[in-house]
Amino acid sequence: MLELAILGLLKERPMHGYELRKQLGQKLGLFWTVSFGSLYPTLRRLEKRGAVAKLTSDPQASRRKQEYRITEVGEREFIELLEEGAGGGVEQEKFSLRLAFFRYLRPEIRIRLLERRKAYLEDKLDEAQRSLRRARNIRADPYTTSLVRHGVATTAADIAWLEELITAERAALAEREAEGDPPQPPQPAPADNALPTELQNQ
Amino acid sequence: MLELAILGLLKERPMHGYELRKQLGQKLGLFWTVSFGSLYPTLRRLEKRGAVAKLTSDPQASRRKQEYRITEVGEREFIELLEEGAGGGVEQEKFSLRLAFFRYLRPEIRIRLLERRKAYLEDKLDEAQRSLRRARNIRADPYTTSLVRHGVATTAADIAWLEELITAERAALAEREAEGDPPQPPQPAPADNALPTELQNQ
DNA sequence: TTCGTCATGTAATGGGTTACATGATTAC
DNA sequence: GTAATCATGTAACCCATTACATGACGAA
Repeated sequence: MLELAILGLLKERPMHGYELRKQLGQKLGLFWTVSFGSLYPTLRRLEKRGAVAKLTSDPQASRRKQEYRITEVGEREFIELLEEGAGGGVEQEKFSLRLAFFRYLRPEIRIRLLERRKAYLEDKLDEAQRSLRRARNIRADPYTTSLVRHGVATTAADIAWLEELITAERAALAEREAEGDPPQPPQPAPADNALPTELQNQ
Repeated sequence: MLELAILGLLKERPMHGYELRKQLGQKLGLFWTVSFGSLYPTLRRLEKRGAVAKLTSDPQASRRKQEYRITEVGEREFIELLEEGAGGGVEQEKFSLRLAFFRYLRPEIRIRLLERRKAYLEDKLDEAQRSLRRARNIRADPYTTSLVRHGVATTAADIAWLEELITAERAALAEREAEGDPPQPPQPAPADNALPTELQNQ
């Protein structure tokens, strides 16, 4: 999780730990604030593994500002973590993190991840609705019931949102194929405009 | 977290570990599945602390079906955990868990917790909206932007829901005071009907 | 008699947190 | 010169997980 986030941020440009922490809170759709006690050890672990490397060639200023960059190894690890074989990582936060790096994935993979998340939410929705029917029979706690009811609405909205994303993605894919383009290179450059226009101002 | 859930469930009736696990998934508005590796050690910790106690007076059947009940000490700990001094536990899951045990709290406390959660979400909403304005200036990643936009909508809906709960709670409180009732006993019995009718079928 | 599920547990590990400690740099 | 914030790190802990192991009981 943290590793993926760090690698993804370092992919854009080299940074030092302190800066990474700030970026985590902002760039990736807010939500997250990591503690230093988590950040620095992770950074070191990644370095030892060879996924990131110190930028500073000069060993002068004792300690201050250790800039890191992502390595070749790190790039590969990043993609692996992002694509994540074996259905892991459909939960809210993990999925949001992935979405923040979607531009680095091929459209087919993007669609696969979106569908997987959708399926997961549909399961949850199902369970919630069953729970709601159950609650109607036995006289259940009204607070819990209200919570589940609200949860159903939220989940339904989430699913609708995912469907929009999937539709946009498919449209972009179909368009590209109609133009007879090759199956799309693994990394479509710094992105931004290489993305479905439906997304840009919705 | 787990401790609160266990104590809350044992408050209704004695149970053994395996059963607790199933209840966690159902009674508390779905969401949660604890692993045994977490459940049993927690149960033992609670026992050692005197918050729960084995029900079985007969030490016959070697191991099978260890039923636990909540003790006096446990009851007090439960309320403490639920009210949680010092603004902790406003996050989604913790709040949901609390809500599932709201019936054990005095209306004033309920309102306080609801307001606290609302304030937290308003902060988040604010931050998200600022992030969105920022994204309009710099050309931000469309996926992240879409995520934040969706997050704003979700959070707004959450706040609206909380406001409904607060309104219902205040109405019930005002009604009770108009009838000249005493400030309400700490635990209003097994509840269900002692609750604001606005909640019952919304 | 074998399979499913009920039932309890331990050990290793994961992935983060808080609290603490240190010190450089910048802004007033 | 002093306060804020930039910057890095360690140690102890928390709360959960997975994987593993054991075994009873009921139903086909």
